[in-house]
Amino acid sequence: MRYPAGHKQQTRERIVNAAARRFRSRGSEGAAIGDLMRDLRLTHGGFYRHFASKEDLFAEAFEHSLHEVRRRLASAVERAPAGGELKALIDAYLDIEHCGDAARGCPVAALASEMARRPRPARLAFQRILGHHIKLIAKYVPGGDDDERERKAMMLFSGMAGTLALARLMTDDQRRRRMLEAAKKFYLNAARR
Amino acid sequence: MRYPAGHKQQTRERIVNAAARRFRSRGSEGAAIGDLMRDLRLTHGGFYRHFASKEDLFAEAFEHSLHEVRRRLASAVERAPAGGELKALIDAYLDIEHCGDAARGCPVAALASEMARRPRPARLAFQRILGHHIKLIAKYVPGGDDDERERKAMMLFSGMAGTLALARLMTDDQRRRRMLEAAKKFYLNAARR
DNA sequence: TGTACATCAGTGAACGCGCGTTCACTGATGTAC
DNA sequence: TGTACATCAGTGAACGCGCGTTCACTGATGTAC
Repeated sequence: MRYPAGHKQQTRERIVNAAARRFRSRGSEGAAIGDLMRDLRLTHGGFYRHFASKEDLFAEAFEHSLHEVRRRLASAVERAPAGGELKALIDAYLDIEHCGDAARGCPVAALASEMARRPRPARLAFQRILGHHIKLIAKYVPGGDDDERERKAMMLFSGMAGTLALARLMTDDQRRRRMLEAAKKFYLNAARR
Repeated sequence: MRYPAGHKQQTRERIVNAAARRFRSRGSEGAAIGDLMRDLRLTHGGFYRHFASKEDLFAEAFEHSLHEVRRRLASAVERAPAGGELKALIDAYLDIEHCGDAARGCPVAALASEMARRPRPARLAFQRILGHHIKLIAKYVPGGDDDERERKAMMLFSGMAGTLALARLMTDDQRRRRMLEAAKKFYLNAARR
């Protein structure tokens, strides 16, 4: 079958989107290509018209997820009152819904340890994108020169990701909320210090 | 063959030890029972005399790793000069060697996202042990009542774990060191605030 | 305008491999008598 | 003291399954002439 122009690109994007979710919620090895494609009403064979390997898909899906988070944080910041941008950003990241929905959440919180086992090229690409995030966050962190603000932003992001990941281990919402609320205060104070 | 008394217990411990390392460095799905047993000069079949399943081993190895970290941190604290306990603890956790050696390091930094996908019982057990850690750290955190110190300790631990995990994604030692040094200052200041 | 051929996203059977788990067996030592 | 049997940690072949990847094929549309 010949498909309309742009059809292939669209399918590719659907795959990346679905993969980004599955990887975040089940990990790279818990998400099978066959299941992924079946969800999209396609068969596994077609996958290789779009990606050379599952590894490639993982890298792209991770990147995609990171952009998604960035957009979400940016939009939270936009809706914030003047002067409340940092608080809005922190509150959005440490949100209880974000905690409960890893599939749509920050891939660093969901997949950092798996990414650490990835080959060097994948990690280099990751570093590059991480830099953009840090710069976004740094814009709303008070104090010092660019360097210091970026360093602080890195501490905020990596720390919050760790806390979010640990909160996800908690079996009840009560504990999760307590952790997240404590973290919101902790990081806001630490950033303003 | 009949083996000396205590032999079985000893083998079991060797398995847990080896598994604790392999899981931390390769993840649960990257560490095969066969390879694990071969390293111990045993065959895969014997594994099931000691554990009902790989899942059970994972839970026990995770717990084992967490105790290991606790011992390491406790010993760092013991060697610290009076008043420098918290700094010693933070420095020990955010050590560059700890960053480079996930296999012997904190399992939360190495496996948090995988643990989040574990069944409820495993996570309940984890919560219990985590409580002990937090209490250990809370002893050296200044300020407020027990509750507040524990809350702060939780923020320190989860935050440092996240930062360590992210530092491990960095491809060069330079970047890692910069992150870790920044984190040492960040968390020491945050704890003392 | 019609015909023959090229294109290529997607299909689904098949391959190969790794891995968790099972199971009949081994054989040195302990126990019953 | 000697003999028959039980025990059980460990062995290694085998099973079954899932999964990443390959490949010959399909068939609607585009292109060449």
